[in-house]
Amino acid sequence: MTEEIKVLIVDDHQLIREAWTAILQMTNRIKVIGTAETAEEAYEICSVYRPEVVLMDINLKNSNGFDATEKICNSLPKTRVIGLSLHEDVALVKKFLSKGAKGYLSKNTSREELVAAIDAVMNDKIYLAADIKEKFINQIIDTDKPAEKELTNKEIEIVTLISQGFTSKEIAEKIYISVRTVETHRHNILKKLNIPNAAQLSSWAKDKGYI
Amino acid sequence: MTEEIKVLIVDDHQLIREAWTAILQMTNRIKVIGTAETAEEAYEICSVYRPEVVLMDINLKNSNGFDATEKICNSLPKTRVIGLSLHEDVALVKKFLSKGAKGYLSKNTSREELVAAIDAVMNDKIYLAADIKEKFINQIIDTDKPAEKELTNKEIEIVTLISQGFTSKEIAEKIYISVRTVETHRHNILKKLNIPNAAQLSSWAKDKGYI
DNA sequence: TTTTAATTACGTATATTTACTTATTGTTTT
DNA sequence: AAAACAATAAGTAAATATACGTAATTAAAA
Repeated sequence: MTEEIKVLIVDDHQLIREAWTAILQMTNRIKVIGTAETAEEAYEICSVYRPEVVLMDINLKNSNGFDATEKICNSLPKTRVIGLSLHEDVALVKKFLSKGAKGYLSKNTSREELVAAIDAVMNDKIYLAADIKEKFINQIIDTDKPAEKELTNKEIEIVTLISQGFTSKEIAEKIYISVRTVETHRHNILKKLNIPNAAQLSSWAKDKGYI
Repeated sequence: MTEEIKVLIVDDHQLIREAWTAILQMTNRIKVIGTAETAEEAYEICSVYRPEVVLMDINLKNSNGFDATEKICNSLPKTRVIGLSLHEDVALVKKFLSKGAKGYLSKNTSREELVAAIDAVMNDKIYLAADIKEKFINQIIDTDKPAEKELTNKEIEIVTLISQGFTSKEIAEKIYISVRTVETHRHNILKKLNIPNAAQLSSWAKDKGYI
């Protein structure tokens, strides 16, 4: 147990990377072997330096934390990826864990909890932040609101376009389907999510990290 | 110069507060006298402990960094407030500085720059992050796109409502004006910002921190 | 292999948004 | 006092979005 745990930090903001590094270095058992700015960079570093734990921000600007997580977990199964995000959304967390991640923390967690999470995944446990766990439980208890329906891939694609302000006609031209099809998807999406219009959908999509 | 600079950190995420504290404590001259989670708390601490510098996240969840900044700068003019935000938006920075802030940093800045900024404001200088400065200059150079027009208070109020997905009718009822007036405002807003529809407006408003 | 889910598409109807113009009132600036 | 701006309101017209129903094709699952 005297060996150091090798950690890689992935975030697209320099100040955050330095800050994470600083608070992890306070624990002697943990060694930050590097930081990455993008998903691609993260994968490169992982394949060379083989960190034991990766702290990954989901909201990477140009790339996307989900794909990077999937790639890392598939090709380097010994690497435990812990997600870190502002969004405490149950569906998002589920999706992230399904990609192979071993933990999920919100930015409301404390330094102690961050270290505890790293220890947990090192012992091959799944670690979820307390507030995330609570949301999972609440969702199970809330039988009033049925679990939010999952969107299909096509629907997600269209959600992001609608949310960016494209009209149905523009979307149809862009992805080569009929305007009527776009309208159908649009209708189904709003119905599934129980959202009344595009403006609110846009707000929702931003919260979920779809744009 | 041997005296410590007293700093207060304001952010609504615990992990960020701890991280900021950690990287500032690495510099001996700087002493983090406390952290605050909300705008109100920040003001309370300021009026009691009189920090010399306040590091303020603009995107506070429940309260709003602008009002807190204004209040602190007005009643405690010796306090230098430095803004920290993910949004590198020229208009937002201008607004923030007009409230009395002495500096503005994006989360892309390095630890060295953070310390440099604190030193600068301690010497009664205004400090802007390099990338923010660049955007200021670009805006001046870009004569093609004229500077983004400022919204009036009423327009901002309506922007936030539209962006949350309220229809014109709902907004009219909510703020006791005619539907036609809301529609006029709506039209003027989209024209001013050169934005084609409510969905994109919503996205814009989120980026600016209006919702 | 039958069933289910996802993607595609159209029809009809209503509601809402967007474009553009005009105009009154009150406030602030010059 | 005149000019400029902010907030209010309304008119017409066209474009889009939203509600709801139906249905064919394809891929995946049971």
